[in-house]
Amino acid sequence: MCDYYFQRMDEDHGDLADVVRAGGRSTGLLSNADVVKPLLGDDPASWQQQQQLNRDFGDPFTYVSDPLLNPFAAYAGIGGGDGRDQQQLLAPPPEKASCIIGGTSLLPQLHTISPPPSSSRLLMRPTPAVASGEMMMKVAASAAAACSGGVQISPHGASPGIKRRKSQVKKVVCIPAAPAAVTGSNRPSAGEVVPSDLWAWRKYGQKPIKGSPYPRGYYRCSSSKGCSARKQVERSRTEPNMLVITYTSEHNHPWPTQRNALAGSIRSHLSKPSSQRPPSTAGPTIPDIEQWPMSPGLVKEEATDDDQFDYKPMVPDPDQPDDFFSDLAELESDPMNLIFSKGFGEDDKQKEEEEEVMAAKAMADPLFDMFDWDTGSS
DNA sequence: CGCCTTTGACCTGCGC
DNA sequence: GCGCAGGTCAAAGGCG
Ligand SMILES: [Zn+2]
Repeated sequence: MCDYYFQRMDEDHGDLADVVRAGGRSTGLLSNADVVKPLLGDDPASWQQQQQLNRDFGDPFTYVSDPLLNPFAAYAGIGGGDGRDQQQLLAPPPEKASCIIGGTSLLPQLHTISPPPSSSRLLMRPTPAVASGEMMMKVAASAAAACSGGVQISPHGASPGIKRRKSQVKKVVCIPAAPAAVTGSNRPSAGEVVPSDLWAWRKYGQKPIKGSPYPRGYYRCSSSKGCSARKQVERSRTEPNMLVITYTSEHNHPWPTQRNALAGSIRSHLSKPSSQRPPSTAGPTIPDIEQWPMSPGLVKEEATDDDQFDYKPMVPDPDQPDDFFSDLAELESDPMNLIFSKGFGEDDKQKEEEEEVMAAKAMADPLFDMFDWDTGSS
């Protein structure tokens, strides 16, 4: 099913439960315009432009090529978004399983399409490597939208009675997470298991959320000093297996080619030792590339007054070395292979996963093990 | 040594 | 204005 759920909302209120709920309540689908855009055709410029428009947060998964949307959209029937229940959105009933399958089968397509004809253009993007991921996200989103209105913009008044802070653009992503109970080592406060993202995040706070037994973690981008990108990670109350990541603000810098800057940042005290990382794929330059965050799922994008930012994340910094993109170019292929090799070749190593749940998820979500389940252990 | 997480205090938006 | 709840700060400690 759509593990990810993209939602665009107008405000942020209390818990994501609300968010989810809002999403479920099909207020207004992003109608074709935003999410389920019409096929842009093969005109690279065209779709690129589109994706630029879409560059919501400079998140890896944000950049998505629309052409993919259709294929996935075809798999409508995904995710029971029609239900106004979070539960449904997050964990669609079995019968919806078809969507899962659909998603899975689609991956190959992604693979195929991922390297757009205009690779050169791709290089212009900050996170070419992530492109595929974005696509998936988008796809998921579109799928969700198609079948459930997963992607939608909810105007004000989405959840009455809930406090909402000043509006801000937010993007909510729901991803499958190892069940807290099983994985989490059960540390109430620190049990969060967060799949790492390609960006470097530094946790700056955590708070218990009213209505949810799970705390919400606050992260800020640590790649760039001035970057205001932030994200909140929270476990769904009703679906402990689901992790809801809310992105706020976008990165004001290109995706870090290498993480040298964050020496200790991405701690590799990654929970799952083994199977996860084939030495071969993991490039020395991009140690964490394999921590690919995206896997198909529910993605919600929450927007507020203005979801448009002034700067373009993809615009290279003036001082950016000329070969910057070259690096990206290199990355382009690696991650791809990585991702797909992981995504599709997991059948074997997957077994090594100790939890059935994991296995199950992997089944449902081929990209599942692309996540780096990082135990938020302290 | 630098960066990260943890954690309680503080700040701020919002409803009453 | 008050209280609640979410969001952020910053000190303290840990890790590689
Ligand atoms: Zn950033």
